[in-house]
Amino acid sequence: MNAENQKLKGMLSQVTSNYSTLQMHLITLMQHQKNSETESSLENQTVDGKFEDKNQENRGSIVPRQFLELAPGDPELSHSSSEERTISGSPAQNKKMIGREESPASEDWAPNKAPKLNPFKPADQPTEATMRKARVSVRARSEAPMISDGCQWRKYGQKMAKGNPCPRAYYRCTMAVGCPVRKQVQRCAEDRSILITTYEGTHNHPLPPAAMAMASTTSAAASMLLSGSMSSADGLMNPNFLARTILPCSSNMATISASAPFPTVTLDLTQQPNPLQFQKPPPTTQFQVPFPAAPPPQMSQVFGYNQSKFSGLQMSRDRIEAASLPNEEQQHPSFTETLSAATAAITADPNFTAALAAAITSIIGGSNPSSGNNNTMANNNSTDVNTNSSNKTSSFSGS
DNA sequence: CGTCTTTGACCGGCGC
DNA sequence: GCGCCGGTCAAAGACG
Repeated sequence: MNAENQKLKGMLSQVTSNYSTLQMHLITLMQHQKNSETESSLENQTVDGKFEDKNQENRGSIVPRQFLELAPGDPELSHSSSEERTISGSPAQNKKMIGREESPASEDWAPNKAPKLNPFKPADQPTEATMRKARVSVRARSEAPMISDGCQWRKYGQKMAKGNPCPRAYYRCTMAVGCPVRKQVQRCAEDRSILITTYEGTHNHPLPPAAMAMASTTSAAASMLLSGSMSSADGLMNPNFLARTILPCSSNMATISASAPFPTVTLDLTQQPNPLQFQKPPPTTQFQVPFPAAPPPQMSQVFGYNQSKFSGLQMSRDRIEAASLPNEEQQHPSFTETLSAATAAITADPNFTAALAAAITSIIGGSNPSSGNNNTMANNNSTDVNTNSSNKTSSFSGS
């Protein structure tokens, strides 16, 4: 995993350098354009061609991100790079970001201070509600009344749920005042040895290492889910992603239900491998993920996971099944280890990473570019991003 | 005495 | 409008 992590870091560094080089060329060309005072679409096309050519030649050059934002009023610049637009944030994307009161991947996991700099707007409330309703459910075998996930919880209610003789307990996080995270704990009606824990919301405080596995899992899963529930209805999907969704996989699986009442991701840590479930063709109604052609490279660092044996992901609008976890994880790992492995497996998959990158990028809108990756970026001596982000980032990188 | 759990009441959404 | 249901509140009790 370390080797793979290093490999990924190297790849990321290369991509980042390429990106920086492109930005530098863009700035240079923009200056040339201003000097020549002549603009035409033909010239723009030539500019694009030069990008790719010189990209291979100037791989090591670095352009500070500040340069990228020196021309905010220049429409040519803002429209010439979809990635740049994603990072700096379009108004619509910013609206999504600042509307998140408790988004799964913000603040403590991938801190983004932008919302605090932008007051909430009434129009943001629907998105906020959507984010809050996203849930991540974890099924695990446990005789204990509640699994230990590293957080402190206070029980605030218990109800008898319909169709289940076992009561459902309601907990809220007490690690920080006002933390919006809540969870429900209930035993499975069919198999009472299975404990179903459903998480909702995002912690507004730093998490101890023991809680990172669960936190990152819920973050990644919820983000992935929300990427579909929040996307437009055009039904577009990345063909590469879709093509890989039917590959056979190993053991544990994740199920995503984006249908009513709340979109929920279920991480099932109780099941044995079942390759047959991946042989069915992908459904015609896809789970809609707003993929860009190339996701921002820093997104993989946001989650900081190593490559694993995750090999397939299957999605539909109402149901997504994803296999994960290599077989060696099935001995008797602790719950945290199992969860961490599941998280790593899901998030390490390039397909998932791409989906997640697109999803979170669309959610956070880049109002604060690539929050959560400045640690690794610093390791790569890259300075083109995160000049304004906070320091409490990437704390779960490599965990 | 402070914190936490228990548990009935309350509220809002939803279907009929 | 009514009832059902899920979720939350808050008073009362338990506990250390």
